[in-house]
Amino acid sequence: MKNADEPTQPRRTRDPDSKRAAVHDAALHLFTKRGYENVSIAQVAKSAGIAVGTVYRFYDNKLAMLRAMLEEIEDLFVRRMKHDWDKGGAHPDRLDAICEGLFVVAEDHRSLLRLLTMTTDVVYVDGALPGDRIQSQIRSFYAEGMSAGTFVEGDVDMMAAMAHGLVEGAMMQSMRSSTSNRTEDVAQLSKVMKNAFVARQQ
Amino acid sequence: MKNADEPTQPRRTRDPDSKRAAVHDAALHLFTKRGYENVSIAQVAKSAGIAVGTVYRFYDNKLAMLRAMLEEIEDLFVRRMKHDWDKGGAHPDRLDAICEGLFVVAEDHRSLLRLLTMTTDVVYVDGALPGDRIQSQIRSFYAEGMSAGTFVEGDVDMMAAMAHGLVEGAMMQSMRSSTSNRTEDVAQLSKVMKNAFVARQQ
Amino acid sequence: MKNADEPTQPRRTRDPDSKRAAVHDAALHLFTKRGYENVSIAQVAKSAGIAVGTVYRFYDNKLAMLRAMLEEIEDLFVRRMKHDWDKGGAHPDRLDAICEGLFVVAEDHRSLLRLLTMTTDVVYVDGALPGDRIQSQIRSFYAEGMSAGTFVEGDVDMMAAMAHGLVEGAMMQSMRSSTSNRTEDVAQLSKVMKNAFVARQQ
Amino acid sequence: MKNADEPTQPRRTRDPDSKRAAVHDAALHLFTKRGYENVSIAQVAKSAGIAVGTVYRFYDNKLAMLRAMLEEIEDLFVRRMKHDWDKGGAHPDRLDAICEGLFVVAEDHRSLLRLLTMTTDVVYVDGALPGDRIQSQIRSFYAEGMSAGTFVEGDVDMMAAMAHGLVEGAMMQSMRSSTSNRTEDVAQLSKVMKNAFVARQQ
DNA sequence: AATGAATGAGAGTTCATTCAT
DNA sequence: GATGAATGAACTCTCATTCAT
Repeated sequence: MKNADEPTQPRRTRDPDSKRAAVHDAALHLFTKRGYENVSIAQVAKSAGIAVGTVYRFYDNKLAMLRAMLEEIEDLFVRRMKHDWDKGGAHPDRLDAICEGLFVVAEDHRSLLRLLTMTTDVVYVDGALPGDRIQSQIRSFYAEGMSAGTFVEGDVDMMAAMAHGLVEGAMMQSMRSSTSNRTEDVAQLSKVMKNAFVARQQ
Repeated sequence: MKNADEPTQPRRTRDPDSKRAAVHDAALHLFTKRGYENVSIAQVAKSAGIAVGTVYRFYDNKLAMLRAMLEEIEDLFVRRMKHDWDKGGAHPDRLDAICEGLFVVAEDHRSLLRLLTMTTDVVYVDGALPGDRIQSQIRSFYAEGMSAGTFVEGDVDMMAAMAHGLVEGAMMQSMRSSTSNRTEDVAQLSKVMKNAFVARQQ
Repeated sequence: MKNADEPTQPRRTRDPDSKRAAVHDAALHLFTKRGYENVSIAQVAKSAGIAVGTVYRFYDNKLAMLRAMLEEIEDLFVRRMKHDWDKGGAHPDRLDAICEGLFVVAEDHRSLLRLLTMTTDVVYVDGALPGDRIQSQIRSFYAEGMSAGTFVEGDVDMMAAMAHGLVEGAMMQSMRSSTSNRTEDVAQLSKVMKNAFVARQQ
Repeated sequence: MKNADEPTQPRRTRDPDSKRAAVHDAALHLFTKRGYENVSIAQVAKSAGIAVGTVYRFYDNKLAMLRAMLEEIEDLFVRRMKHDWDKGGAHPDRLDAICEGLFVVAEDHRSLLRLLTMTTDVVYVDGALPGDRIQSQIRSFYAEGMSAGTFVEGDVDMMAAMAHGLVEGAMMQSMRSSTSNRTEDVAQLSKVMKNAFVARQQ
């Protein structure tokens, strides 16, 4: 039985950064598991082991928490893609590198990725969608490849959108499948990507 | 004397089906425009021209309304795909037909499609995602094509997931672009789809 | 001991107008007793014997409740003053009538009057103060009397402000004093008012 | 080598009185500008350049800050009135002096005065009103004047209340009017006051 | 069958106050 | 003495759902 007269709680005992991280992790976990709208700040706070008010030291409001996470994962993807692309080499090989890189990020940040694919409704505003920055980055890669003659000709926006969808589909499948193996999944995605978007030599 | 042909005023007892449709349309319109969570039953009822309580004659609760709509659009897509596939012909040609068919449905039911891609968060439960039935249908087509040697070899689930993502990406892009033209978009999607998934003859 | 399984509460059993009145009275009582800021909607609802949500059927928000009450008492005063003034007669006699009339209203609406003198802080916006409409009405009477030569010359705004303050002081004193007698208080106010504002004949 | 004359930077330990004053001034400014309820201790602390906790060295709680200010302005008024009254002279002349004195204080402490007339709601408890000490002082002057036969006969409490209201009305009007001129306002107030409360010689 | 007033749990957010540092 | 991170009760307001009419 719990003694209600316990001296409430220790104050200022933990590393502040660990609290920020605790809020982040708790929120991410809950959002991913139950959906953003079905999670209350009180639940996040409790799960993070802090008081409700403390959550607001780290995020201005609930939506800001979500946006911060979406930006985080978008950043991770965009940076990784850039990094892999900028290593140079033939464009088709860069595609391989990017597919591999994206899967690595996805595997390391499963929850964030799921959040990215789940919260369209909540965040939607002025036609902007989560994932747009990723798609935009893909577009610029594609444009470069197309003007170099290595990628299939077509409307860049549409090509980028399809490539984005293709990758997202593969990732979600990989994450959902219990038997999947990253190396194989990456290989398969790479193969399909190249079939779809790399121009045939004649 | 009672005139059986009362004028335009809504009757004491209207055709129940027309009410159901009114609720459906009002909800779809509002959900799409403002997001599921930002629409109240009161607003739906008002927009449908009926009382709040009456909404509950047609749907057990708010979430059921959303699920019904998602099922509806999934049905539309699945049925159309089946219909197009079952017309027979070479598998690659069937791909063409399906791409065309899906875009037709998408164009006729923009709001429903939008709902399908936006409400993952709300509906998500136990790993099931809106769109799964569509993906499942794609899987069965793909399996057939693969065993016939017309589709690229690979893990069926992954292939179906990628195809699904590819199509969804194309559709979203098409819907978002103000300058897009369906015929062109379909052509481009078809081409990419065949490059990606149709086995090369040698 | 209370049975928690009681069928919550009867619904729709009371006259709706009685609910509106109950909210009004409960809020007025509590605001007057404890101060607007120190009263919660929950307390108002409880005191009115209804649910919190029901309060919002009658008032858009908490501040609207207060404003409605202030308008109510301002209206009562303004109307009464006009009525008394418009009965005609010599201006000094009208002053008598108005003093009498105002006291009648004040006595019948003690709580509202107190609210009027208490909530300056809350309502203050753009320099507008509760009581301004009353003062404005006084101003127009004064202007009339001054141009007729019956009231003391001076800056009308200042004269009206002083008259207003004088009356308000008298009313508050009358309300606070347990031994006060309306007839006497009115007589005294009238006398002072006439000394202060009625021009001496020579 | 330690330089005892550190520059303008706030010292680890500042003069406590300057801190107290900083809190006082910050709070007064903010209360007057935004209303007591709309100002947080954190804002006061920040504006005063000290920590939240330090505020509590000077005031037990938020309400105590307000009460201290109300007492301050009451003191100012009461002391000034006493001072002017005690200069002696004919009672009517003392009235002139007091009117002048009160306006001087009001002009020098506009914010405090505003606070005095605006925060009734917050402070109100047990029938005690801010301003009561001022009114009480007026009462004692009036009693003296009345027993000397120089002031109009009547119930002292009522007379004092009316005088108080009259002055407050004049002050508020003077403060609100952009075109007002103190000398004129004082003159007008004095005239009306004497008409109202100074007994006519015969 | 239809209504919509009523409910009240629960949401996000604020902030006076405390106290370990 | 001073700090400001942390607390959590309390606030206003919303809205899915119910049910007497």
